Amino acid sequence: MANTSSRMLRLLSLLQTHRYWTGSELADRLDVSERTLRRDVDRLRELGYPVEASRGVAGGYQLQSGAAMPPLLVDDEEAVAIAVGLRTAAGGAVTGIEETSVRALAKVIQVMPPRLRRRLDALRTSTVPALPGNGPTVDAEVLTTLAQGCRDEERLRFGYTARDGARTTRLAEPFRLVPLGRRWYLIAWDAERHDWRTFRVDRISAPEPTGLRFRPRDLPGGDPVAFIRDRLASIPRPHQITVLLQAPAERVRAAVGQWATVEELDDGTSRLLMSDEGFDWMPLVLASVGAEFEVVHPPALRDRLRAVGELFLRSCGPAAEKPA
Amino acid sequence: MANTSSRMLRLLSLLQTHRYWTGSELADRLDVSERTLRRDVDRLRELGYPVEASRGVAGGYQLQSGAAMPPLLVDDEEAVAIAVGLRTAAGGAVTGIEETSVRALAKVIQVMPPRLRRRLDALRTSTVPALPGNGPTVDAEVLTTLAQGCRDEERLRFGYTARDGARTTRLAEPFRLVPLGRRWYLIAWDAERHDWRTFRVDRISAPEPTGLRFRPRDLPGGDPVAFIRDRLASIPRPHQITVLLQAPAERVRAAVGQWATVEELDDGTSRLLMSDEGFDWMPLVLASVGAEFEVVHPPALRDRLRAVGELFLRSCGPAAEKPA
DNA sequence: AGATTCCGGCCGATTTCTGACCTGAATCAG
DNA sequence: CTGATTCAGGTCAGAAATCGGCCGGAATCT
Repeated sequence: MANTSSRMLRLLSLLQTHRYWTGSELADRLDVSERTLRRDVDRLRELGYPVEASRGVAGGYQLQSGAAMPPLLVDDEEAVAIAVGLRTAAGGAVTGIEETSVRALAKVIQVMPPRLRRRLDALRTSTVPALPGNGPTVDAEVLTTLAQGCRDEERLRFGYTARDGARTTRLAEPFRLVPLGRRWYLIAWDAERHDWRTFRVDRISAPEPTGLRFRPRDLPGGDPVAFIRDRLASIPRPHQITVLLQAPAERVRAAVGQWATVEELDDGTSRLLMSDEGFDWMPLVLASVGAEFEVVHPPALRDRLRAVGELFLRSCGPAAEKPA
Repeated sequence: MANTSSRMLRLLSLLQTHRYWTGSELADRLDVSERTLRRDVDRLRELGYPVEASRGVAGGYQLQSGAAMPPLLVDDEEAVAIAVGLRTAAGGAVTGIEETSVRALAKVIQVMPPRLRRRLDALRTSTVPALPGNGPTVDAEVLTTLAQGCRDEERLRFGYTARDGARTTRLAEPFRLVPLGRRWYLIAWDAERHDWRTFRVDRISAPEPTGLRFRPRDLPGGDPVAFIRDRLASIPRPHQITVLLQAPAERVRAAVGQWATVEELDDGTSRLLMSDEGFDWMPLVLASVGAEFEVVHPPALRDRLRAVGELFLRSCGPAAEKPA
């Protein structure tokens, strides 16, 4: 415990929690002479973590941003917050960083003390409900287990519910986890069927590491995303949402955010394209745009919206009576 | 660079990225003899980071979860992912951990290399739009600056737009950042008005640290949350949403998630209470519950829903024609 | 039985670390 | 301007640690 390495870590930790420390304070905390503290600070600087110092009566040391990320020394609560944040990010709250989030999450979870993992579980409430009623959500625990499997090159056993509802048990060598659209897919080499397969993560249940490690095989084609797209293309697309709106694309985009593509047709009308998963969510979008629209593609959506409209009129009373 | 401390960090880093390493691999990476590696592993164990080793042909070292969080060694992408995750969590995507998230975010941001901060900015798109069109969003940058100010006990200067629209410039000693409802509030001692004030964070603009440190004063009453509630109580509440639904509370709760309180009235009907900020969002909730309802409180909401209903019926064609 | 891999004691040469002491320099208050 | 505060860093000598090499042991899998 009286180690130099541990002292450096403690120093780094102190510098991360509080912005200004005087030399004597730090030396006191670390239980060394001030001279040694100065040397420790120097060491940190040599390691590339710039510790800025200001002199004078209100001076002190302060950790600044450097060229590389320093080791993050977080307390329990912060660790939980980080894990929760990564979990929601992995759920697709922000597009583009899902995969990295899962990787980071796997890393954090693995070294997290059990008691914190329990606290994290307690906050399960919002696994991935970026939007309410938005179809099947992915279980964060499943996701991290799969991610660990990919990273550690460890065979996994898991249950899988096929498209037709048939449940099977798989033994597979996980290769990569790919977020596509609003879904997660696992590419893996099925060790029993001796072939590459893609699995929808929300259909995977109870994945368990077997402890058996494997040497990763080469994925045909090499590109995981292309691989998935390929497989997906061979499956009949259920339906795609297409809606025309009497509003500038700008306004529509502001309402739907990132979850759909919006094209400007001509001044004042725009076309909204979206995967079928946003089905439940369309009432909000259309209501918040508030412009006349026309449902082009899924007739079911038109029926649904009409039903919603009828419900609203029915429930809001016969007619508007404006009070003077 | 040939330091022991740095080597320990690198070892920790290696152990965090990849689950299994053989002793020789690690020794090779760290450029030391295997004997020394064993000693390093021992050192880590002594520091409380349990490195488990398995013997035999497929053996190796592996970092396990211990009693405390080890320093997190993250690469660039992971750092960005963590920051993004914390940002959304701070935005209230998950209730209960907002404050911790901001604290952690401030910590991460501070040590984050500038180039990563830029990448983070590039992902600004989704600052805090947990839900689209959900009222004023909080700027994450403002939030972290304020958090740093509180932590570092540093005076801040910022612009503030009062409720009546008047813009002023403030010089204040930030005391605490409190998430309440779906909003953030800053408690600070206004250095020019010589009194405690609460500021709504979404009305604060361009906060800047002045570099002047202060000794924090005692907040009257002591409890920040109570302090804010107190101040808020003296301000007329705009309106509160109350809706009765012909559906069991269970179902309603599933649709609104955490953003409202739902009470079971009797079997089959429930009451939904929500702050006025969810105004734009009610169409989604009511549509996804799909049950008859009655808007009790804000007449404006009833009008709005009726308008939406009319819009939907108008836009979805005159009447449903079911194809056989 | 043999191969692989972790474990840890022992030793001696080398390096590093530490505290004490001291001179400098920047910064700020009065 | 002066004095107080605080960081900066040189030098020195004794203490402590680090390191690699060597070795016998033990667990694990084929």
